[in-house]
Amino acid sequence: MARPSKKELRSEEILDACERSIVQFGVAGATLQRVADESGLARPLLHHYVGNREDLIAAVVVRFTERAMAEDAAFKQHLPDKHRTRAAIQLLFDPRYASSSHDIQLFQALMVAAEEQAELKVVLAGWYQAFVDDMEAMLSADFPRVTASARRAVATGIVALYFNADSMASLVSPQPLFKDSKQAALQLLETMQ
Amino acid sequence: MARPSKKELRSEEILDACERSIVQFGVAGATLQRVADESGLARPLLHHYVGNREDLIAAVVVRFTERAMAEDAAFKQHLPDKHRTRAAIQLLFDPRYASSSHDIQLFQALMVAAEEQAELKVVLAGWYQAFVDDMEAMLSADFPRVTASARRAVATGIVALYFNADSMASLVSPQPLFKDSKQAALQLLETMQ
DNA sequence: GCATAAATTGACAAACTTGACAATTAATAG
DNA sequence: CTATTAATTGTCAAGTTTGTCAATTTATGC
Repeated sequence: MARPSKKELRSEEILDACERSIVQFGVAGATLQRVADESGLARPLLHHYVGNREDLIAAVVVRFTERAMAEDAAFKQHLPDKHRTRAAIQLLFDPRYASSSHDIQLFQALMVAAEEQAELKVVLAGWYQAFVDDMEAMLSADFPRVTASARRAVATGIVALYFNADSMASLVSPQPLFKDSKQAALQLLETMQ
Repeated sequence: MARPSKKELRSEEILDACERSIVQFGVAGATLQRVADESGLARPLLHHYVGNREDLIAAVVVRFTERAMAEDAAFKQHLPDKHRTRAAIQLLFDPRYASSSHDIQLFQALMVAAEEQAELKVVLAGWYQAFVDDMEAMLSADFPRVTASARRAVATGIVALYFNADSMASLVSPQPLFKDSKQAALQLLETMQ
């Protein structure tokens, strides 16, 4: 028939470049020119494949949430049946497994932009809440007799430590930061006994 | 002699407006026009009083760090001699005392911008480190016999919880968030015994 | 090879942003 | 009142960003 479509491939490349631009310059600083340069494509192609700037940002947000959910599901799959929270902490604060650092940085940048975008706030709040809920569910399974209040507190704490470690890792030396954060998370976990 | 200068007053107004713009739109989104509108002044006045855009952002950063240090000193003054960490937690996670929420949001926005500004990274890292060091000093005073490693972990945890609570407060309902964060901080503190 | 459909490029206009400066207005001292 | 100094306003040019579209190139099936 005709030339095969690269829409899927190109769209992914563009969204990748857009994410990197957002992480580096913030949402407002991620201009179409920068995204084009970052992706190695001509600027009109962004329009051709994804749409205008608003569409582009929206697409990044959609893909981010979908990816986050998928990674979250995969993460939970890898956990054992017993002592799941402890295993989760081992993974979350392993610098080698810090592949999610990009996601956290993207999240932070989107947080800033959410200040003027109510819908975005809802989306990001949902992701954060899901994170805390998952952690709380693990704690429920591991410590069924502990009060809901203590569970929520510990879940909130572990998530806060994880977010903080990943976002500060670009500011201070990551090794001690991850080590201290991990120890704090484990100490917090101890209080569930 | 002549007409009295409003340089001090106007400069403060402009920096206030610039901070609000940064919190709302990010550093890249804080255009001179927005800052001018936000401050109620004509755009050329920004130039007249503070300088060009680069000067403006730099001035915001300088004032932020100075204010943060001053508030930090004042904060420490208000603490008792004994059980300082516990008292600090009571203050940090008191929603009424959440006046610093603006500072945390500003910090987050600057963090994003720091990704492409090495000097800014140093400044922000300094502030964060000072925060953790202060917390660690309190813990040292309150629990002189605990290992340095445990102290650092707890200090890191409390600061992470504080940052997280203040930055997520605009996403999810702040009351439970602050309550859970506070409880987590206190549980973490318990592990120092 | 040829028709077809998609990718890619080049170019343009409108809107926005920044930097700069001259002209005007306003407040104070003497 | 007047000289002086600063605040304030209006305006303009240069550069950037976005949206749009026509023209061209490229890859595939037949």
